[in-house]
Amino acid sequence: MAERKTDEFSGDLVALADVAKALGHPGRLEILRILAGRACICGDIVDRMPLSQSTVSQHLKELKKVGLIRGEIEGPRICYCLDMDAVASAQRGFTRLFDGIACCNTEGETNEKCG
Amino acid sequence: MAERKTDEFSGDLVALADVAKALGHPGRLEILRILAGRACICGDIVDRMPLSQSTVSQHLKELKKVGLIRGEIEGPRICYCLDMDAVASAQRGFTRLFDGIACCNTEGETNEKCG
DNA sequence: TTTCTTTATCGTAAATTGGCGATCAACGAT
DNA sequence: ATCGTTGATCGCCAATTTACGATAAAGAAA
Repeated sequence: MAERKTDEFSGDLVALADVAKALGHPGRLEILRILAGRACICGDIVDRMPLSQSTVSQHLKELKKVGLIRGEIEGPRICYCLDMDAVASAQRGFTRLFDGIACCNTEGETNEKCG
Repeated sequence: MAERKTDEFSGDLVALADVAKALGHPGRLEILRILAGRACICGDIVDRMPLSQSTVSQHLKELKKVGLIRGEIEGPRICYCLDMDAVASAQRGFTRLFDGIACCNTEGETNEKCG
């Protein structure tokens, strides 16, 4: 079974893992980078990516699923842009993760055996 | 093919995506959280996780693959600990990612259409 | 040596992922 | 009403992921 036992973990952990998973593909990172410049029509994103239109569409869907981007209908095309609130929230999530990881180790008291 | 076209993207992007992918599972985040407290014998990690020994072992392997943790043989058992250099490097990677994403949008000039 | 403990690996199964071409639906334009 | 453009969705395939039990390997202990 490729399904995660997500029930067994805290909601925070699952939420952060979901965002991390969405970031876990270079193509999706590239899309975010593109959208960081400016909001973009889907076709423009496809033109800038070494992937087919359908594949890019799937990646967009996944980024939309975790809320990092939004798409707005603009006549016959879709204008994609970052959701800065979601981006900021994700950033906080990772900051808290790394802070939590670092806190007990900067003391220089633990992990000495492995250092 | 579930294989990514990683050649088509920049090395930086691929490297960060690999770390993000490793973080993309709540179990692996939980393992990092556990190891943040102190270095741990594999068995202790297994005891604290709602997953089987073999499954935990696989997750450890994946975290090891991206360098976030190390394992040192200690008699018949293995002592796992965070690799703080790799953790710091990952943190920098995400910081740069989010800084890069935020830079062009805090100006309040772009993405207005989607706001 | 035999046994126990510990952890990695193997084998298996099911689900998901990543990729693509083809098609469909929606809209503007003719 | 028809055509062209745009982008989501469908169907397909292969590879990867997640999970587990069972087994193997390595060392401690008896």
